[in-house]
Amino acid sequence: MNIDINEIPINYQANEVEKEIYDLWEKNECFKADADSNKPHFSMVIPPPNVTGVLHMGHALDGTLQDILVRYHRMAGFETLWVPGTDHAGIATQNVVEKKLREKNLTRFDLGREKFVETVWEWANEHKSAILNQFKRLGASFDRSRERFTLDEGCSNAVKEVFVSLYNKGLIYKGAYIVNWCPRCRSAISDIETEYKTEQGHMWEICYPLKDKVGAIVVATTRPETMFGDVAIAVNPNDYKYKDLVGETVIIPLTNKEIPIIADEYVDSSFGTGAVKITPAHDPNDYEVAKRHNLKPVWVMDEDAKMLDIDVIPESIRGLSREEARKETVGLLKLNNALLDITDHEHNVGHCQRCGTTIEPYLSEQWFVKMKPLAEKAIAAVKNGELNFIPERWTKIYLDWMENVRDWCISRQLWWGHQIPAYYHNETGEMVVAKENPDPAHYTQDSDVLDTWFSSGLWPFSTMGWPNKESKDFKKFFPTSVLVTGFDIIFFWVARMVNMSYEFTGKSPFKNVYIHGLIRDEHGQKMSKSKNNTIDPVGIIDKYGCDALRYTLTSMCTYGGQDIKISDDKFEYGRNFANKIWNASRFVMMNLDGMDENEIDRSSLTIADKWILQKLSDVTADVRSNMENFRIGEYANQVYDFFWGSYCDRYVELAKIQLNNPEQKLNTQRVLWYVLERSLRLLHPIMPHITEKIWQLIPFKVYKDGQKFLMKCDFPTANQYKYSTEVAQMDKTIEAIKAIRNLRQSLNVPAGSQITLNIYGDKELFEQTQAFLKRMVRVENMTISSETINELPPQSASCVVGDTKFVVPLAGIIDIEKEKERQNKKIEKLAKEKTSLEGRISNDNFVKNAPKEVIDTTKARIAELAEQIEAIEELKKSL
RNA sequence: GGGCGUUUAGCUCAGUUGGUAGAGCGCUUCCCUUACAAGGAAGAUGUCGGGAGUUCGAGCCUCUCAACGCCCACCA
Repeated sequence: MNIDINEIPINYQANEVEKEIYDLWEKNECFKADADSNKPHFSMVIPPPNVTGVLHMGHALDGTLQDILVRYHRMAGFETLWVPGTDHAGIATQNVVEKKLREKNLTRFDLGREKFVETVWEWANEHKSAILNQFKRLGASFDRSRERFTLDEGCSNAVKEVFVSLYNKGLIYKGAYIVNWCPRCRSAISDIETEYKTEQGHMWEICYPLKDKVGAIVVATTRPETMFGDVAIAVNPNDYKYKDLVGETVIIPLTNKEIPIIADEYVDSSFGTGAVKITPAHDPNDYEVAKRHNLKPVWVMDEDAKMLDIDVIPESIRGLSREEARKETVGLLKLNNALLDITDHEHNVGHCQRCGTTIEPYLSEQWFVKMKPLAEKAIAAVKNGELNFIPERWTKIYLDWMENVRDWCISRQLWWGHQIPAYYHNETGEMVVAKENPDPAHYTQDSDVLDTWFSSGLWPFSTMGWPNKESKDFKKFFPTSVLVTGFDIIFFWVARMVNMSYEFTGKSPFKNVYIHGLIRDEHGQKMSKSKNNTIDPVGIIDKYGCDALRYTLTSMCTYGGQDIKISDDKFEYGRNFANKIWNASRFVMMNLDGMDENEIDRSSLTIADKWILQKLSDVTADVRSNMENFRIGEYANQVYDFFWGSYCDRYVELAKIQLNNPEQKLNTQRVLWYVLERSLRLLHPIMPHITEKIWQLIPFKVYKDGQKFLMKCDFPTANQYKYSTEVAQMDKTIEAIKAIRNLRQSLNVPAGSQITLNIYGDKELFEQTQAFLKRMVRVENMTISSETINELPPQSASCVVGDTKFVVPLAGIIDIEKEKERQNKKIEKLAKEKTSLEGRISNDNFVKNAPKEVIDTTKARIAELAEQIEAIEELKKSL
């Protein structure tokens, strides 16, 4: 073993190491999956980030958790594939490019469709690799050779295949319906892309005069500007107030248009005035009412939400925006004494998820997917266990949505995306839905594109080569094993993938959906650019290192998937841990001199050796079980506790003593290395770079299974040790060490001064561990006796651990009062516990009902406490 | 209107089947002990949101109240 420790810096240099190690993996194609492998498969597809996106903390968390799963399963013996890729992100990307154009005072219409799409492609290609390269900085071990894009040839082909098939099955239809219209995007958006916000508005009461009778009917509305599109006034059929008015005709104020008063169950007679204006072209409920009464809709706004230039609208209002039109309408109504009342009214208003613009419910011709038939299998999937949500509570959310799902508006009036494969005959208008244009000379393709989630809904199988069912990847890696994502896209994405996958492959696209929390800032606010509270993961990586980022994020993940609040300094936690790993490894490396390649000699293990081996085995078993159950945060914390708390703080310190013993040295080296090496494997999925780097530093590494890379080594399995006795003994020794250190510190025994320790009690054990005691508490002389002692020699301090008393003569140092105080405090503490336990044991019902083990442990503990208290009391007396 | 989540140490949060509370940061004291001061050692700190119930025993189960947050629905 020849390692020049001087070459290894004291502080872990994350940035240098991480780049070097990632390059090493890439160069050696370590992430490449083999579709011909005989090993069982583990596969995942990345939730494709927006092609023009920038890595944010959400990606960092999502990517880290995926990479942990991938690396774990790769080590655990699975043929593992993680497919990377990006999403063309229809509206989002188009918006970005349009914004760029606006800077040049251009709109997409100035460029025309073809040129515009070309510009977006350029933009996308330019940014395409950027975000995945940022994922590389996270250490993502995805297979770049299989990188995909939702708008690439394969995905586009899958989209066409699916669209045509659904259309032929009658599951896609075209029709005129009220949709959520974003006048800024100039497109329809789906229900779930509409976000409702409570807004303070007004309720206007407008008087509609009767045509043939004296009087009027008063209607309450929040949107007076739509009154020109009214086609009726509706009242509840059972409303006695209006019984006589049903069938009458009223005149829309400011116009001379006549509309009927109709009766419809939809109207709630207790709300407002009990009379509702019906505007079918601009309100979803009104549209339904109008349909029932065969009333033709009247549009009053165009696609930009500007008032139309039509006769029924007063001239001064034509061409105005919605907002201006409202003001103007209200003004005119006032002038004409048609406005009865204005009240404040809080109501929910829909906004475009992408740009925040107020949504206009708008009647237009769109394409829809019939969801009910698709939902059936998706509902069955979770009920029969083919699909699981982790944590389980998301199952209910998913089911509620699926069971009440409404048809999905999939057409978007955008240019960037998959153009709908429907073709219209230029003369007859006849429509053909097909993968290719039947006759480009005579047919023109539908100008709409598909909702971006349509193509991402196919992602788990379109990336595997589907619709080619002979594709090796599809056969080997589909269905995928786990999908990792945040709860915010369960409806947008997860649900759609399940729908589509069942319809086209007959299978659930993944076995498990692991839902993690969202990243928030330190105040619990969602991170957003507009709030200026984002933390840039790349900045964190630069400052603290990638493994530090990964460790901190992982350790904060709870099984329940709570949101995670972070601030910059939280990453010190991970960085410090990385440095601890680094330095513990340095220590081991500088002490491997003379070690051989033989296995640990089990026959000459010390108590300390057995203690750490048993703990390693236990933590290994726990880690495996936690990984199987998606308790990834717990896994992180357990390895941390083991490595830092048991290995570094205890075993390494004990090993230093053993290394000085020529008889123990070699085997201690073996144990030190063995435990470190296993720890590196345990840690690798979370902290891949540092662990791989250390592995690469040690020429010794190949002796186990000949793996060149740690990331390809087997994940450890628990051993079958039976060292519980030694663990208890070592724990007792550690407790003694702590008690004596406590004594030293509270009596202000100077660090330099040597002390003598007299031990009375468990001679057998403390003879074995005396070297540890001596060194760990800096004892000069030590006596060990199996006798007991009840009276202290003059000027001595003492402590009791289990059945053993430790006496330290401290002539000239000890402050008797202080020692008394210390002993009293200790007694008080023990007595408190004893009283509590005695209370329990004296309760007949407890004795009657509690399990025997509990009663026995309680009794034993009371006896132990009593003994200790007595022992301390005795010793205190002689102070 | 319906549903979900949260409430535990000064701060941020863990706490898997009910057995009497933990971590990190911060704080106090000591230590640059030949892996690590991004460190080591020893400590202090909690009527586990309020109330009631089940139980021998509740942070954990039931009910209820409160506060905060989120999702879905959307009566003009």
